[in-house]
Amino acid sequence: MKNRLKVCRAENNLSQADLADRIGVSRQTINSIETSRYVPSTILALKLAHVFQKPVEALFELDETD
Amino acid sequence: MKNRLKVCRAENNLSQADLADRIGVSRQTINSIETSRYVPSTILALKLAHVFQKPVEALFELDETD
DNA sequence: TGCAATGGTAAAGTAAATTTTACATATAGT
DNA sequence: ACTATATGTAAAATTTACTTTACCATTGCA
Repeated sequence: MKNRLKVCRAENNLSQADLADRIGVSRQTINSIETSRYVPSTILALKLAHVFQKPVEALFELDETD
Repeated sequence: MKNRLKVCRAENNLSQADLADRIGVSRQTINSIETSRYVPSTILALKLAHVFQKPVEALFELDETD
């Protein structure tokens, strides 16, 4: 699964730590999602989409491996 | 988190087993998501959204507990 | 009445998400 | 040169997702 978190963070001028605080997870969780070390839960995806005011599909996209 | 899976299945006339087959998970996984026994991964949410041709937000919605 | 399909759920096991702590690196500002 | 900030990552621990097997109840149909 691809993600656009890093770009969205840049657009909103948020650090990984900022974003983590906003949605109540650790900084490493954000980093791990960004670097595709693991796939977030749907709750996290919805929270991230809410922060960036975009649909989940604008943040996460299935790829061939999924 | 609330979900509208059962209704969407009904609209598309799919059994839990049908839907499970379509996205490559067990029937119990679908049942457990529907009955909120656990929160699916973002990959599953995207796959479900794809099957029903709806945005993730039309299938899953954050509630107060999230 | 018997049977197939559907849905709910439980237990045990495996895989994966998430936290905490910790360390390393790069960069920018003082 | 020092400090602060941001990022990447690793290991261990804990929690949760997901699979497999299995059983029960309901409904509709032969």
